[in-house]
Amino acid sequence: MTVPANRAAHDRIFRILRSEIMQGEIAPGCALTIRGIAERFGVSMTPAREAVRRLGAEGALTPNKAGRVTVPQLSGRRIEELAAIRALLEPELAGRARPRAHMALIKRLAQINATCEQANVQNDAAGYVRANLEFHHTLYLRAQAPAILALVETVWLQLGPTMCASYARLQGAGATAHHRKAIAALKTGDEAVLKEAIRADVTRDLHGLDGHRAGF
Amino acid sequence: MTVPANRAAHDRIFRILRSEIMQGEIAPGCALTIRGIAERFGVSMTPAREAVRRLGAEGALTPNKAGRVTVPQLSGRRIEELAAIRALLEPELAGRARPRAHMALIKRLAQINATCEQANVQNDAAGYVRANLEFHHTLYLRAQAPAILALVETVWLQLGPTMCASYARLQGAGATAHHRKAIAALKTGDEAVLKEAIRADVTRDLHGLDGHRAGF
DNA sequence: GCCCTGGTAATGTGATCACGAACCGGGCAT
DNA sequence: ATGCCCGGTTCGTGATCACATTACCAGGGC
Repeated sequence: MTVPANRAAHDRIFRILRSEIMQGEIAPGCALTIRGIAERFGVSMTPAREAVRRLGAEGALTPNKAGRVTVPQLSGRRIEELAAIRALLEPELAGRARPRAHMALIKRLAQINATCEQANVQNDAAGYVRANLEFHHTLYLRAQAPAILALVETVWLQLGPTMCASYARLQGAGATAHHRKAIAALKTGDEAVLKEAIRADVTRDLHGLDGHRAGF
Repeated sequence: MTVPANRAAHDRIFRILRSEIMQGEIAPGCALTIRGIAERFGVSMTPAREAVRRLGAEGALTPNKAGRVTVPQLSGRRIEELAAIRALLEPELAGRARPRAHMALIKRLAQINATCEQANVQNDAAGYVRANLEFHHTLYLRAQAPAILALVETVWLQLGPTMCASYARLQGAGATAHHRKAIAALKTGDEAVLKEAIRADVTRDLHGLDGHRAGF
């Protein structure tokens, strides 16, 4: 019973919840209960608690007043910070991926960007966020920099719910133009242009978010 | 019994272990057992397990083959990555702290740097690492950027054991010169010089580490 | 009508137990 | 002598139970 399918139950629950949070499937401010998670996955409280604990350590969940945990409602200041982190780390990842990027990867990125545009046309917020993350993730995997990528992913995890919830205000604003610019820079091998395209893409994503919740 | 001192037992254990790991008091490669931790702190397995889980989520502990956890032995490549992260994020924090740095803070930093030099003279590895971290932490606290600071601290957490273990090879190499340069830049308010001093300090710390363990 | 107070339900915390897997040792067969 | 098997020990995993704390709501007093 300890290892039913492939890995431990707490790890399975952690991965599922993490993916759901990163893709914005759980609204900000939504409170999660350990007993509720345990019941949903058909397990006891123990593995559910450990999954919640790990998510809390990554900043995906914030402790409430009474030990409860919720998907955090990010303040404008915090969003700006997270955007600054993305603007610093992601161009670095792109720069490291560039020398290793072959044609197959570039074609794959173009495909993902097409999915991205399609979701954008269909006003599919979750689909857009998912495809956008896949685009960046696919590129950064080539950087062979797991430590940096892990850090960036924790930032995505914190931004995911808010980005998805605020999708409306950034939709249609040339969402995929920066992606195309990055793909073009990959083809020509121009690292400076690539880094700038990624930086612009990242800050554009966040400009729509930053400020509109400045009060809290 | 639920709240012995001030907070939950698992949180207390987490904080103590995290501090010990960050300051290099636990050697890399050292394996920790949940039962051992529970026995050491006089609690049951449950809170010990949660503390280990949180530390694992922050990268302070890595899972072994059989689910056991150890303080990670960083590869040369990973050290280079973590150094790159520090070189990107810490100048940003210093730049944000500069406009808010008053004379009291600068004096405090000078005091901490004196402690740093003293530990360096006495070949006190743990003391040097601790004072060095306190120097950076004190400066970055003024940046009012908790999200970035939290990320940088997880990097310190991962680097702590290796930095402390490899202290010998970087001792005496003008360890505190960059600190003095940063303090001078704070006095004159020159942001570019401050950022460069921090960047040089961070990369200097890691140059001694990078490469000597490149094999693993 | 409003606020305070008491009780009940819900939830987190932690201990204990049972189970399974991995590691380590000695003993036996070849 | 060496390789293999088999037993015990150690440890992580997960379930269950007991307890403290907190939130929520209803009822009564001012």
